[in-house]
Formats: sequence, structure tokens, C-alpha cells
Amino acid sequence: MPNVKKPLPTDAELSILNVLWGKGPSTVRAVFEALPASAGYTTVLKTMQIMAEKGLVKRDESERSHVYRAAVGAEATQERMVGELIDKAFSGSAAQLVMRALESRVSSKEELAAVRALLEKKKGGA
Amino acid sequence: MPNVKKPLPTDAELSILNVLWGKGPSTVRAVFEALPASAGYTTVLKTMQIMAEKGLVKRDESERSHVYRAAVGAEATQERMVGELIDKAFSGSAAQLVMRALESRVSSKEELAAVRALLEKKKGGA
DNA sequence: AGATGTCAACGAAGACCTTCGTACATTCAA
DNA sequence: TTGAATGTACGAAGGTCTTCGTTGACATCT
Repeated sequence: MPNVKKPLPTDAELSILNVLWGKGPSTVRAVFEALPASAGYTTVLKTMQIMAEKGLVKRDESERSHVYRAAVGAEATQERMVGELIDKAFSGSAAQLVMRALESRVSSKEELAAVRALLEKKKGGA
Repeated sequence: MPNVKKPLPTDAELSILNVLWGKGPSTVRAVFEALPASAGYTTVLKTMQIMAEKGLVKRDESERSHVYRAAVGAEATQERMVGELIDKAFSGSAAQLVMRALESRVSSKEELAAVRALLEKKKGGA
């Protein structure tokens, strides 16, 4: 389906995608109001227009207030961004990145348990 | 000692830091030749000069060929970069990033074992 | 109808990054 | 001493990203 390679989102674009992923299809105003206190309305609008050009979001223009929805998945995007960081900063070693993240950031018991469970699954599985 | 906050390295800067971290203090030419096939010599030089201004590297000018060494640690830099990604793309959850990395990238038995060992240490420790 | 508010569109500015041409100094060899 | 090689320094171009002012269309309220 994705016949064209979509670029990774920039910082501003990612913060907008986070809103769309959380709230579903939204108008520019809704996104603008959901954002902490960042930029002005026209800045958000402009960024979303650029995102539409890039294919990161789809736009429904049937109403006067256009409705935008994410055109890239959260998981796929996270995966690509992590992969990029692994290649750039960890010589391609996912395990190194994982250990650096676990060492430097405290995680709750529940989160650590989830990671352990995933590791067990990988052990048993492939 | 780091009285000023050093910015995170850009992509080109990070590739240079990777060389310095691996080979130790080096001249521009040595770095240039260690880099895959990326940019021209003056591009590498310019980038390293900018890095010196930013405080990412230190420069020894006592010889005609200046010798540069990394002024930021590999681990600390990796830690900050991972942290930034966690905040931007994973709502601050390190565990989520870890799981995404483990799911999407194959790791060797040894690497997975190392991650498990780290988790056990965290379990027993704090 | 006229005033007011909301919206998309456009253009441009400012910051940063990457790239490289050019200039100038130094070293070394013929 | 002249010329080639090697080095730093400088400046500028081209790209991307973020930001926002302004404009014109449309809607709504009085």
C-alpha cells in the first residue's frame, strides 16, 4: 500500500502525530488545543499541511474545517525511529540500546515484568 | 566540570564522534579517512571546527596538524540520545522503547542473555 | 447589510546543518 | 628557490525546519 516511502516525522510533526494517534482524526484547532503550549495556530496548520504533502497525514476537506488523520502507524513509526537511532548511535546493536535505556531510566515493576515476559517469549519462540 | 550544557551531536557530528571514540585522539585527516565515503576533507574539517566551538571535541593545536579528541563520553551521549527519543516518541516510557527495539530487531543469543542478566541485576538491586 | 470571528492558503524570515570552493600558511623535496 | 603537497581558516550556497504575519474566503450574529 505505501507505494512511496514516507519520511520520518520531524520533532514538530511527531508531536502532532502523537495527538492524532491519541485522539483520532481531528481538526487543526483540536490538535492546536491539545498541544501543550507550543506554537501558534498558524504554525500548527502549516506543519499539518506539510505533513499532508509528505503523506504523513490524510486530509478530509469535505467540511470547512478540514479533518486530519494519521497516515502512518504509531508502532511502525516508533520502530523506524528506534532503528535509525540504533544504526546511528549504537553501531547497529539493538541490545546495546536496550541496555543503555534500562540502565539510565528507571522503570516500574510492571514495565520491567513486561520486558521480561517479552524476553521469555523470544527465548521459547524463534 | 561541564559548566556549559553541550548540545547533542547532529548526524554528521555523531559519525565523527564515533571515529574519535573508536580510535582515540586523531587528526582531521585520520577521521576523514576512517569515514566510509561520506563528505570531502574540508567538510569534515569544518564540522570538527564547529564541534570544537560547541564543546563536543577538544583541539590540541601544538602541532601543525591539530589533534582532536572527544570531549563528551560515548555512554553519556548515547544515554541522552535515547532519553530524548523516549520522551519524544514513547511518552517517556523507556520500557516501551525497549520492547519496540526487541520486537523489531533480531538480536543474538548472547545479546539477549546480556539483557536478561541486566534485568536480573535490577530485580535484585534497587 | 455590516461587523466579527474562524478558517485555509501563502509567503517569507530566521535558525541550523551540510557541503564545498577558495585563500593563505607551512613544509618538503627537487 | 620554486613547486607540490598538506594543513587551517573563511565564507557562502543550498537544504530543511519552525515560526508567524497577512490575506482572502466563508460563516454567523445583530
